[in-house]
Amino acid sequence: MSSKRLHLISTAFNLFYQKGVHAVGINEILVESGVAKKTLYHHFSGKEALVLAVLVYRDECFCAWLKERLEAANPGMAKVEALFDALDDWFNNRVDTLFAFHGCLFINVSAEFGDLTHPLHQQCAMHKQSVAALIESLVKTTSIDAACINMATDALCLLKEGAITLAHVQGDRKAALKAKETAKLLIRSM
Amino acid sequence: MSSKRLHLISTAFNLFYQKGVHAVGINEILVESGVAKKTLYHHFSGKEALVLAVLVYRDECFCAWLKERLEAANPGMAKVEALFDALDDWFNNRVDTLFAFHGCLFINVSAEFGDLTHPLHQQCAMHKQSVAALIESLVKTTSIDAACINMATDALCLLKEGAITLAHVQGDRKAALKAKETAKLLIRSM
DNA sequence: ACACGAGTAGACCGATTTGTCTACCATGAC
DNA sequence: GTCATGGTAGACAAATCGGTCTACTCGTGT
Repeated sequence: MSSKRLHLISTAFNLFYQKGVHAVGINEILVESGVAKKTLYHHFSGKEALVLAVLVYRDECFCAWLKERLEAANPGMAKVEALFDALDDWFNNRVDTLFAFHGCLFINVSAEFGDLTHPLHQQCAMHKQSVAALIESLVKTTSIDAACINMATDALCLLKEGAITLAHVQGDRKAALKAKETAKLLIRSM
Repeated sequence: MSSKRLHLISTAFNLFYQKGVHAVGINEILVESGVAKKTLYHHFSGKEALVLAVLVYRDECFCAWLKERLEAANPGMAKVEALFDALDDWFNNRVDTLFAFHGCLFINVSAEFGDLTHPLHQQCAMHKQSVAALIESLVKTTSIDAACINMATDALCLLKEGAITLAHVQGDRKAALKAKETAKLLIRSM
């Protein structure tokens, strides 16, 4: 991949993540990145294609980071704790590779492109599906009964999304820790 | 309140809720509502003031609806079930007064105005606080130990926000029912 | 030697943005 | 009768939007 292309994606991500997609103009991205307009339109067919590339980029970064954090923990309840400890680090800006927390990019973009059939919204749904798959494989390392795996996965996903929303909308920096305690209580009772 | 003012707020709400704030121009609101531009700027100092009024309007509608649904249920676990049954009705467009589901307006607006200090974002945080207060009073009607009231409230809020996010981003129409089962399991173990 | 792809700088286009302004009308209070 | 208020219709302004285009430079592969 061209270095200019990557630089555009990285710059666009930072701006979109902070201010939202509609609030950031093409020209702002160009000035910030120091790239010529023609170059942008050489790599991307338009703004929407750039946003899509940003979503793919962020999905890769985020999933790689989360997967590493989950794999580093011992199987079982420790992995459940690792999930929410990772979120806690994210919310409190202790993860350099994820940049300063401004909520979940995919939730934010879904808010701006509310139609479920929109390509950008669908990309966001795909990301959430990928994360759910990571969580499901986490659940399978616990002693939870096979019949409850789907339910436990759903529950952890609900708590995860809830924590992200609480952290972003309310500014609750302890949201991940609250979710962790709830998750522990829940998993023990399954 | 002037009828024109209310009509503007109502029209603006529908457009903002469907398409997002930045994606809807003042002119579109004027055409849709059939109100003159001068009248809009007579009632509101600018677009931001209109958005703020829309948030207040939606907060009143939503909280009044939820409060009614919760009060109609018997104390205890029935109220917990009522909370998520209400959400289920909302997600599946069975509540006319809330209009077709497009996620939570306050989460969506927070996504577009990511800065926590922004007046619009703060209004969103206030709404979430109001809903949390309703949920806390719900929790107090259960047999949960007084020392756990805060924890139970947090847990239900997490599940509620998670369900809204799952329903909107993933298009999961059963999100509220999943959250209900999780909540029941959780409350029983407290 | 030369062609070509990637890149720069920036003028330019039409459309759209928020917001202001003039001119006019209807109604009710005093 | 008169005057303020709330309203309509719409021209207008200044800025910005996404996107196209020309003219030019630089480095690499053949």
